[in-house]
Amino acid sequence: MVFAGQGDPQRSLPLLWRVPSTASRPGPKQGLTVDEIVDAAIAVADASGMAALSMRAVGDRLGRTAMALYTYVPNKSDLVDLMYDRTLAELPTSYAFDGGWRTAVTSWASDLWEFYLRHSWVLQVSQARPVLGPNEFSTLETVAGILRSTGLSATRLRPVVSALTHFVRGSAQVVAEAREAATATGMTDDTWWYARSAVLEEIAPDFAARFPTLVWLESDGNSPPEDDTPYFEHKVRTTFTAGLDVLLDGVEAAIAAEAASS
Amino acid sequence: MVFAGQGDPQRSLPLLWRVPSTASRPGPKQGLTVDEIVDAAIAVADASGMAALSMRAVGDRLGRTAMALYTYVPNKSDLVDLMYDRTLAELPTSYAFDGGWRTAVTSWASDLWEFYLRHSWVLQVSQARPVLGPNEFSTLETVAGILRSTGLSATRLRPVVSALTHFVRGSAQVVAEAREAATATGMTDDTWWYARSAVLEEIAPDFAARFPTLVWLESDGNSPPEDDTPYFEHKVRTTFTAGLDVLLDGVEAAIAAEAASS
DNA sequence: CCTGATACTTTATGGTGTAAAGAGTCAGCG
DNA sequence: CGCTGACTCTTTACACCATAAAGTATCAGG
Repeated sequence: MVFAGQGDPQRSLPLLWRVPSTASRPGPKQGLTVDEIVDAAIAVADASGMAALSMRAVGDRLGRTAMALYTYVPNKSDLVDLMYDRTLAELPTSYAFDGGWRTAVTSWASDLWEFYLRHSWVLQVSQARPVLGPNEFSTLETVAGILRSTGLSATRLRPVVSALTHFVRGSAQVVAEAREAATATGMTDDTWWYARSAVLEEIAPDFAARFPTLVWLESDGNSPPEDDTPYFEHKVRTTFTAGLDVLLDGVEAAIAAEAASS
Repeated sequence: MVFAGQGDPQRSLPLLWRVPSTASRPGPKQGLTVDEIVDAAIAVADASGMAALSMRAVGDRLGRTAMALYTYVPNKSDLVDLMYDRTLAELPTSYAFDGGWRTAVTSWASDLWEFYLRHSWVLQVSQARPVLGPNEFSTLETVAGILRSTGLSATRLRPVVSALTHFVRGSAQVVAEAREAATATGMTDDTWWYARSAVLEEIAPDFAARFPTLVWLESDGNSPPEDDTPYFEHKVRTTFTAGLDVLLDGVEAAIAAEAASS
């Protein structure tokens, strides 16, 4: 986990909100811009993951040393903040309501899912002290805006947003980690599982007796992937869509309760 | 994120399942046991977080060098696996059904929540290639067992378990990260937020116009904490309980659909 | 033209996981 | 009994990390 929002707010927040610095300063001209550095850092993280994101790696990509970056950005944590907020700009900020709130939320969730898989390092940025950048607020405003149209009160809406966010994030994280593990170990999930289950059968011959529900759960109703998606990813994807529906049924109930209580 | 399940299954799985190694071997006696090492590692992680967990730190606690541990455990990743599964043993494996499945699931979720906060480093162990230890399976069996009693089919049950797990995990993670950030920076959340919001108002004076839903969401219906829990934690806690109810309403709908379709 | 702030590099510090090599210990065999 | 070789544990070493500190070159304002 990489911590965010650690820096001096007087310095990092203006960076995030791109408040232009007016002062004309002596000394050599800066050869780079903050955005160039942030883009390079995003490129590194996209290509090789958060673990490979080092000041050296970013500097190398720009023909500078690691230390050169410190004249643009206070420290690595603030750089991650900037990467995070810049990347979030990719997400749509409005959704059509033609099909009602439910389809709007579903496509929001699907967009977020794909976003997380496109930039899986984002999942490693801590949420506790959020990056208070403009795009962070924008994305929150977007979901909250859709759901507000259902007539839910603020008290009922907050947990809904929270549940939705955690669910999308958690589901995407599983896939992201699986992919990272696959490239890191050079082993697909299927071969990984195969090697494990063989040893497992040997070591825990009473498995079926000890964990009957798990065996039942696994044995039943698994549809194979239609395209060439790895089996594991396909399973998570299916579970994600179905789980989202369960959650939205819950939201439906909340809306009904709201209507009844007002 | 710390990756799990990376090791050679022939070596790490027997360790996890505590298959006794019978061979009597030459050379000096081992002065430690795997369990002692795992316990020391858990103590380090509990006290100082996953970031502070190093082979040197664990060795120091046992009066050994870092390298000495490698005769017990193949590598750090496998040590984390062992820590993970050993810690999971703390969780209850059965729940009373007196109040029906819903109260059982609620207290399961609450136990899991508290477990995550007690050992927040657990949240940084990757789920993609699960630690295939006995306790990992046990905890899964427990929830799945409760929910199976509702008559849900495997296809409908899988996404429910997934949604519940992700939600508890995600909610707990926010609190855990907040606490870690607080001790790391020596700054409570409240002072952190205060410092930020002051700068934010200055930098983004049009905030209310740009993010009306967020402002509405924040301004409405926040109950203050009764005890001395930090305000931020209290808010997450409240949202967690309410969100769980929304989710369980969704499960209720799934049960009804199951009954209708069979 | 000088002064001093700035951009960038070089070097250094204290940390990480773990490979490799060395020192001491002891079970089993001749 | 004494050797052999496997074993435990330590020491050293390597390649990395973020970043502090110091040095060098550059340029705006006085």
